[in-house]
Amino acid sequence: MPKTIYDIAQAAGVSIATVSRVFNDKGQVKKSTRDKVLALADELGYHPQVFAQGLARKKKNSIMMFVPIMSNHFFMEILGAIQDKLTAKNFELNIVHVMANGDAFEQVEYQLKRQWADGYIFVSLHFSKEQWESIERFDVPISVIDDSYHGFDSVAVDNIEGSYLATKYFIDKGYTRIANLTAAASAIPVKDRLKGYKKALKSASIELDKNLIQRGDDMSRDGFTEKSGYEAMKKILEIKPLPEACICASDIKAIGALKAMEEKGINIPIISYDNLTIAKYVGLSTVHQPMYEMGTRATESLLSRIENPRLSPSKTIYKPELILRSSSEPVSQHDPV
Amino acid sequence: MPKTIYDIAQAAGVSIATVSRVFNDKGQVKKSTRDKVLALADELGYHPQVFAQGLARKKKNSIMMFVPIMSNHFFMEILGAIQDKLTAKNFELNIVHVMANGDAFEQVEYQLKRQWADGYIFVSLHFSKEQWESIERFDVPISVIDDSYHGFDSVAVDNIEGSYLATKYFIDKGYTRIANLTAAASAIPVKDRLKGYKKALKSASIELDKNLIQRGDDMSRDGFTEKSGYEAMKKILEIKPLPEACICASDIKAIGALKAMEEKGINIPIISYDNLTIAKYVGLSTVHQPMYEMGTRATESLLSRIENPRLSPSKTIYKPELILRSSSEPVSQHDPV
DNA sequence: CTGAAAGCGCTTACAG
DNA sequence: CTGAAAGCGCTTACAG
Repeated sequence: MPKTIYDIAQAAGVSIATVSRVFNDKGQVKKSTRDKVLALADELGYHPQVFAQGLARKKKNSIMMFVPIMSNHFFMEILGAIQDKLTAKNFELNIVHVMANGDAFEQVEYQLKRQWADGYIFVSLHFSKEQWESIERFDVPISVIDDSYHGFDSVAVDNIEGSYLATKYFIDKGYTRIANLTAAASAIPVKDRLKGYKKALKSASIELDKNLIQRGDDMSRDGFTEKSGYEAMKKILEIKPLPEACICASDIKAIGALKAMEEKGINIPIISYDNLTIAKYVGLSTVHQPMYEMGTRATESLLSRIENPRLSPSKTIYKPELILRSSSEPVSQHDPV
Repeated sequence: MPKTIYDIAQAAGVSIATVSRVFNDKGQVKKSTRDKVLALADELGYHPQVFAQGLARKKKNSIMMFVPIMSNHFFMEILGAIQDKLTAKNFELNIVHVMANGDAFEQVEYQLKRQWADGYIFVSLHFSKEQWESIERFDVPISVIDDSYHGFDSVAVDNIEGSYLATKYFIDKGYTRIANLTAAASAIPVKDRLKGYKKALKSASIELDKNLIQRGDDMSRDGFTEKSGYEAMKKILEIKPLPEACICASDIKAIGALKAMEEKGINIPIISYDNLTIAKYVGLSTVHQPMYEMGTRATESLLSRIENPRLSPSKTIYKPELILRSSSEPVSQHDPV
């Protein structure tokens, strides 16, 4: 039923080479021949098949992106940037959702083996040294976002700095008992955010109180859920005396924390992380990451590497920015002094 | 550099047919031969290429999913269901993000033409009659989620009913001036939700007041944004006398509306739509849709159709459910009677 | 259990 | 400007 290049060639009374040329805008084709082929193709509903093209050409003009979580704004912003860039360069994007219940490494490895794309973008995927090395052996263009490995181009944001900024803000306000709602300890960004917190405390000679660090029980999505924030904050609120302020590993998590505080009628100033759109509407002070730039940069270096595989890997680190809104204020809006 | 089936065949001293057989678990292969091939493949880093396989086989064992928006929970739940089902059946999923700034129809048509997959799932894609007909001509397995067309299998939720339920709830409370924060008029679900609202009013003999229906100015994402909710609610709050209650086209939109109310210090009971995770933490009363079931059902019918293309199209409509939380209460928690 | 060969639907030098 | 032919890397009857 589906038409092939042979059908069109025959109908147009030309060779398949000519049909191929008109579809690829390659080589010279007489205008009248070209028009005829195009008209026929349209009429018969023909278009070259990707799989045949992919095999015959050496290039697929497509890149594949792996993501573990795509329901958040962090990812959406990055995706938008990647698509904008790719569209401009006439590349296609294939998104593969790495399942939480499967082994991320295996899933990625499988696709690389099969040579799906000309290049790959890893978003928020965190592997062990051995795993990174094993991936490196595929010797295929890869850009890493939100993590880094010396063998690949990478873009990330300075998570230590972001968390440092938030903590420092509270320290400068004179607070010394600053809680921290953290997430899955295995994730690199989480580790770094914890480091920034500790660094800020240390620089102000404030002793670390481990009770003030809570992560909640729900560790789905690496602990970046409303539920885990709610749980963690509930624990914080049981501490006596109450902490004076709180930093949080993500906006979503902070939403849960806000709920816990509301239930108890307690209001501790809080600064979270991500600056999702919703943060503005909920009045969350938070740490902003330049996601669009990150996506653009990662795509650019991937595309360059596809052109020239011998480029040496680049590592780009962006600075985060503190966005202040009402949640970091000592009194709530509902309870003005 | 990358190895092919010929390299392995040669190294193992067998024909490429045999190598193919061991990778496909097809036909009989002596255990010793099989082990040898596998060991060699592992050593040399060989795996069949998708594009060559796709061409040689008639089947690709992959399905492609088109989505305009993937940052919301509605989509994530559906995605989860689809992946679960597909993994079980050993199919692969390719997600294509249909760009808001491009022509969705063109993008979809392009991929269908190229015959990327064995079947396609359209999520929240709303086309005109002519467009659907044109898509139908490809004669390829398609499942539609969140819309419907008689030529394809479809699953949707009864949006009229959902909105009716929400409106009815307020009517039963004795309210007659019920506002409606709606979204882009072009989207079918939006139209239906408007119908449900009108139906409820009519059944209670309440005259429709068009001023009470607002959609806001920001029409990105079909008007399902915090910003548009904020804008729409601001307009509602200027109406005198103030409406007694309000229904809203989505949770995200309601977040913006909540913000607008907070700024004015006014609190109108509100029921939104979607039941995102966040709704629970923000205390939003909302209309819940059985997303996981929808995803599962859509995938099942798609897979059945791939097996047997002659099945007649099915249309499944799910009933929504009203979830009551604090936002629909007449007084806010911050201001107890 | 295994191999030779045709075929999947394209692209791309090469020749003219 | 156009065609004949080789090749991309696999799968799959067909034969043995």
